[in-house]
Amino acid sequence: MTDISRSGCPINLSLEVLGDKWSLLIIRDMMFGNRRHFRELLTKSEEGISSNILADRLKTLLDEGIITREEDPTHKQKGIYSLTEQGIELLPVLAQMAAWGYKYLPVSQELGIRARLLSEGGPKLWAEFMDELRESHLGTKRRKRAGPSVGERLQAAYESVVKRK
Amino acid sequence: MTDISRSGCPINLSLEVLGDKWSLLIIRDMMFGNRRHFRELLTKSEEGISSNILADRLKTLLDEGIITREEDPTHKQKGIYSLTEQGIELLPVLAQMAAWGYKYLPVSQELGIRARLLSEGGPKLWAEFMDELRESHLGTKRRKRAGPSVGERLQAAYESVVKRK
DNA sequence: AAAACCGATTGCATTTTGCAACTGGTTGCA
DNA sequence: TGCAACCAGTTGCAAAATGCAATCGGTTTT
Repeated sequence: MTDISRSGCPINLSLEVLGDKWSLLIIRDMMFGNRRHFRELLTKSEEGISSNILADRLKTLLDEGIITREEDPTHKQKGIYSLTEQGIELLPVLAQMAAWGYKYLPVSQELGIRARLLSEGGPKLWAEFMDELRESHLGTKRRKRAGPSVGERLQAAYESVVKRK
Repeated sequence: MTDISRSGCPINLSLEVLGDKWSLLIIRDMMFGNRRHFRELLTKSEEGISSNILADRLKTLLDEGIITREEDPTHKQKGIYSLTEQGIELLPVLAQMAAWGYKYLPVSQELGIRARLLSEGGPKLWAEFMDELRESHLGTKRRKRAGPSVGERLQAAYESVVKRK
């Protein structure tokens, strides 16, 4: 890891950490796909990351404080990766990027539905989803809300599109 | 350029276009630094991009419809690069990324001030700035507003921090 | 006891990046 | 008119990052 940075610009510094083709996809899978183990991230992603790259990126994300790793008590070898608050707060970045991609790039129907809902929901929905992530990744208690969670709604929407095809 | 994409996910597709260490910095300089010529982008950026990388990225951004290039009527060799609507709408992505970097990374005081103002201003300020960009890059007419533009305010804030040091 | 699964690591080929020098042309100035 | 400075890139080459497939030592399942 290089310690020297090219400049103190916030965008540049962010790109030095996240500016590659995989890091944000890993975050995405942790957020929206609920992937928490190495194997899940490796095999259940659309894009097919290779194991050495995944290992390398997870290490960087750990070093940067964007994720944490703990042992799975039920399985000595499994590590559980979690988002930190810093990682959870990447949601707005991903949401904006998804909205832009949805608008301008050849997004598939089933993978676009989440972007659309997230975009339509706006910052208010993002905040609610981030609260849910705090619960599942940080163990934060939060008062129960009525009805399905944002995560569940996104998942349900995705599945209904898949089913319709 | 590879035409095949790894998946139809909007985030993935966006990253296939913008997921490197330089593309978004070029967009940033065009948006906030008002750089419109090759030389300006090459020499006036904080980070020091090299000319072959810059040429390559400009080509990609052209191909993707994020920027356009036209001849400068006053100077036969100079090309003028402009953001398209698609490029202008990357502002929210940059703004969120800047806000995240500002909060969590060792941002320098003078380069952080823009991120802070942009973050505090929120989507409303972004929309105003995007309107200004439409005027300067697309030639769109817009009704004159009172007082300094968003671009001018950001610039003034930056200069006042530099001066104070 | 064997097979399957776990999180990685290794070796190696390909691709991308980064640096420095350079190109062919244009413009500004003496 | 001639020459220096400037323009947008291009070229050659070394170094680093990426991608693939095979593998590793250990754990869990059957």
